[in-house]
Amino acid sequence: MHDDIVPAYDHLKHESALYLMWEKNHAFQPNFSNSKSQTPRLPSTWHVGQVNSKQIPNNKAQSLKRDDHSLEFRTSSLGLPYFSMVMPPPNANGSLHIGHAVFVTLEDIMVRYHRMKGDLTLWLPGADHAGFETQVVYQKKLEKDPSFAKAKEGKRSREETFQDILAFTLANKENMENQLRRLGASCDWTRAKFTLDDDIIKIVYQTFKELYDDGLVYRDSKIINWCTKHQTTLSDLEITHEDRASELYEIKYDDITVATTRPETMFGDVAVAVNPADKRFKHLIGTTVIQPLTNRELPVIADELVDREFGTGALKITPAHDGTDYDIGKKHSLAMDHTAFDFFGKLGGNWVPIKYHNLKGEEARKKVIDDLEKLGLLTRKPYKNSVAVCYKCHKTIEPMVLPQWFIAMTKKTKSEKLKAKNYGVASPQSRNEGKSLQELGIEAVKSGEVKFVTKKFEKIYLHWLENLRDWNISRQIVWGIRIPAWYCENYLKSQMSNVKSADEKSKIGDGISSEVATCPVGPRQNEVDSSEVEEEQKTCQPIITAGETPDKCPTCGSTQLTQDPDVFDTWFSSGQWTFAPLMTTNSNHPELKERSRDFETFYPTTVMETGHDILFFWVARMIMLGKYKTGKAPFKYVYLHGLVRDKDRQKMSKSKGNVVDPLGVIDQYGADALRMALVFGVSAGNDIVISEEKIKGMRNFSNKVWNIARFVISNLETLNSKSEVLNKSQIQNSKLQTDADKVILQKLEQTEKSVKKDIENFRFHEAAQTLYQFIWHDFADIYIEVSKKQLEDKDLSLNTYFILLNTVKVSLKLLHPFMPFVTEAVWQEMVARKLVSDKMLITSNS
RNA sequence: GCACCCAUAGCUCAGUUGGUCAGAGCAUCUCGUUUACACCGAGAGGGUCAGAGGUUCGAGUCCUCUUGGGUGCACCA
Repeated sequence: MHDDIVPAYDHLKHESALYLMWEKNHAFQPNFSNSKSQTPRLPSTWHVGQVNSKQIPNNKAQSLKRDDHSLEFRTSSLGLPYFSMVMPPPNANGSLHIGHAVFVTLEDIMVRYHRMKGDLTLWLPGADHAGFETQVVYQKKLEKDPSFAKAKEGKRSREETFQDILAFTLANKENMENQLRRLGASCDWTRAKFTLDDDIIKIVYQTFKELYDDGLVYRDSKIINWCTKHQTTLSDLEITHEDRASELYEIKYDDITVATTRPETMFGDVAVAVNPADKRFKHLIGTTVIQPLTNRELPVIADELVDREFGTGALKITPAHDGTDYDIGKKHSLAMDHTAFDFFGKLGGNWVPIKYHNLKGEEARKKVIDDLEKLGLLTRKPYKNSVAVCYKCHKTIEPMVLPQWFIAMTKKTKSEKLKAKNYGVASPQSRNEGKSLQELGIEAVKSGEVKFVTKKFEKIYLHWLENLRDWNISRQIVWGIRIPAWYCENYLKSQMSNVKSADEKSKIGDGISSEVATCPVGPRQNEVDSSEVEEEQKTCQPIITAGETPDKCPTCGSTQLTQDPDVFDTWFSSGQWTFAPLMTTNSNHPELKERSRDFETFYPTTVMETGHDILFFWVARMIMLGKYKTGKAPFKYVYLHGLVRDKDRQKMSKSKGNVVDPLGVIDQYGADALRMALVFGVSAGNDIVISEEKIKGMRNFSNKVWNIARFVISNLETLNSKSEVLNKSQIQNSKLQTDADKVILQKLEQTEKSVKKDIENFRFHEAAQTLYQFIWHDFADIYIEVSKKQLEDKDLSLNTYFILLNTVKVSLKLLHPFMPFVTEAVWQEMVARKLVSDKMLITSNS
C-alpha cells in the first residue's frame, strides 16, 4: 500500500513549502564549500566543444561546432568555475505579468542546471524604480483612484512627492518579490538590490562624473523630444512613429509655395529653403518672401537637404520645432529661437499673433488653415505621414530646443583623465581610452567578447549602434536619481532666463511636485543673448560631483548653488546594473577576506537573458557602459526571448481580454506547468505561444512525474530484497539485463547527454521535449509496464528495481531545472524512505 | 524608404555542420473501466515542408527570384 502518497500531485500543498525549505537551507546562495567548486576542474569536463568524440555516437563529434553556444569555461579570480547572472530587475510598480514568468523560467533553468552541475552559481535579484514608467503608473493611479488621490491632496513638495512614490514603489517591490518566489526563482535574496539603494546611486554618480571628466557627458541646448502630456523630454528610443492619415498643405508664401504637414508651425518660421540645384527657384535664392498671416519677411536660402521631388520643392524652416529645420537653421546661422508653442503644445509667444494664442493641436491647425483658405493661399492633398509619438501616451511629440544633459555616443574619451579605478579591475590600459562608447559597443560584439544566442539580434544590434545619436539623459520628473550637477548664481543668471514657471507646472494637476518648476530647467535660447552665454561659460561651469553637494563654485566662489532639478533617464542607471550590484555585495568566502566583493568573483557575468524589446534600451547600454567602466563586457552571452502571445498568435492586451495572469495559472495548475508551457516548443528569440490547453498538458505531465515516483516508491514495500536496495550502491547486473532493460538504459544515457548539451547551448525547448518524450513515453509507457512483470520474477526483480530507481533519479535531476517543484516534492518522498542520499534535489550534484 | 526575420500536419510550433527529418503538443477518429496516473493507456488518420529556378550523388535544411506575413530602424517637410 502507498496510502501516504496521494494519486494526484497537489501543487498547492508543496510549492510554497518547498520554496521555504530551499531558502531556509541557503540553497540559492553560491556555495563556496561545494567540493566541485573547491577543485577547479579542467575545461574538458564540461565544455561540450571539447567532449571526447568517443562518447558521441555516429561519429557526430564535429557536429557540435559552429552555432553551438556551449558555455565556455570561465573561472573567477579564485580559479573557480562559475556561472553568474544578474536578474533583469522587474519594475516595482505593479504585479508580475506573463513576461516576467518567461524570464524567471529561462533564467532559473540555467541557474538550477549550473548549480546542480557544481558550478559556483549566483543569480542576483533586484528591483527597478523604473523612473518615468513608474511615475506614469503613479500618475494614472492618482487619476483613477479617488481615495488614493485624496490622501495626496494639497500641494506636495518635491520631497513629499518623491516619498509618496517611494512608498508606492516599495509596497509593489515586496509584492513583486513574493511573486517571483511563487514562480520558483532560485535567486539569492540575501544579495537583492534596489536601483535606488544608496550604494547603487553612488556608483551611478561616479560613472556620471567619470563620463563628464572624460568629455563624454555634456550639457547643451539641442532639439529634443518633448511630451506635452508628461512634461518631460524623452530619448530617441522613447518615441515611436505612427502612420497617420493626414494632409499635405501647400501654402503660398509670396512667389514660393511651401509644403508642410504642420501649417500651425508657420509662426516659428525663420526662412524658406530650396534645393540649390532647383532651377525653379534659383532666381529667388538670396531674396525674401512675405509670410501670410504675419507679413513677416523671410529669407530664401539654399540647402541640399531639401528634396526637390517632395511637395513643392520648397521647405519652410522652423528650427525650434523640427529636427531637419533645426539642422538647416544651425548650418545657415538662422535664429533658432522662434518658438511657436509652449510646454503644453499651445500656440503662444512673441512670434504668434494674439488671435492664435492658446490654441492647441487640431484646433490650432484648423484656425490657421481656415484663415489661409480665406485668403486663397492654401491647397491641401491627402497624405499619410509618420508621426513621432510618446511611447507611453501616444501623443504627438513636440520637438523643442532645450538644454539637457547628453552622453556623447560617438566621441572618443579623453585619455588623460583616466586613472586606476576604485575597484581595481580597470587599469588605464583596459579602460579603452581613446574609444567612443559606440566603438566599445560594436567591438564587444564583433570581437566575440559578447555573443548573441540568436544571430538576427546581433545584426539588429550592430545596425542600431552604427547609426547612434547622442543620448539625452535628462528627465523633467521627480521620480528618479537626481542629476549631480549644481549651478552657481552667475551661471544661472546667464542661463535661466526662461524657466518653467510654477504656474505652468501646477496646471498639470497631477499631484506631482511643483517644486520642480521653481528650479530652472535651463535656458530657452530665445531669451538668452548668445554672446553673453559664451562669455559666461568661460567663467562659470556646471559643477559635477560624484554625489556630494559642493560648497561653492570653484570659479566664482559663490555659495549660492542650485542643483539641477532633473533626474536621470532610468536606463542610464539600469545600464550599469551588471556591475553596480556586484560591486556592493559580498562573496563571504574565507579566502576572499581581503577582496570580498562579488564583483571579483562573478564579473563578467555569464549570460544576460531578457526580452528583445529592450535590446537597445538596456542590453546595448549595458555593453557600452560595462566596457567603459570596467574594461570588460558585462556578459558573455545574450539570450533574448520574445513576446508572449495567445493561441491565436495575438498579442496579449487588457482590451482584448486575452491576458494570462501568471499567478492565476500557478494557483490553478502550478508553477511547474506554467514554466514548462513557456519553454515547450519555443526556440530562442521567437515569440512564445501559450494557451490554457498547453498549460493543462504540462500540468498532466507533472502529475505523470509524480505517479512514476509513486509507482517506484510503492514497489519498494513489496520488494523482497528491500534491504539490499537500501544498502547497496550497485546499479545493475548486466548479465540479468532484459532487452527492455537495455533499451531504457541506453535511452536514459542518450537523454542525459542530449539534455545537457541542449541546455548548455540554450536550446531549452529541445531539452524539454526530449525529457517529456523520454519520461512519459519511453520510461512510463513502455518500461514501467514491462517492469511490472519483471518485478514479479524473483531473478529479475532486484535488478529491475535498481533500473527503475536509477532512471527516476536521473530523470528528476534532468527535469528539475524545468519543473523544480514536483521534482523536489518527489525527491523529498524518496529522502524520507532513504532511497536517495542527497537531502535536497536542488543542490544535489552527484 | 532601408534592414532583418518568417512561410513545415486542422491549430500552435520543433527540426542543431545538407544524408532514417517528414516530427511534437493540442485537436480529430477507433478501442480499452489492466490497483502508478482517466490530469490514463493502446492504435489510427492527416503535410508534394509557400511557389519557381539553381548548387549537390542527395535540400524544409545552401543560393537566386516571386508571392504572402511579421519586426526593427528612418530628419522626406
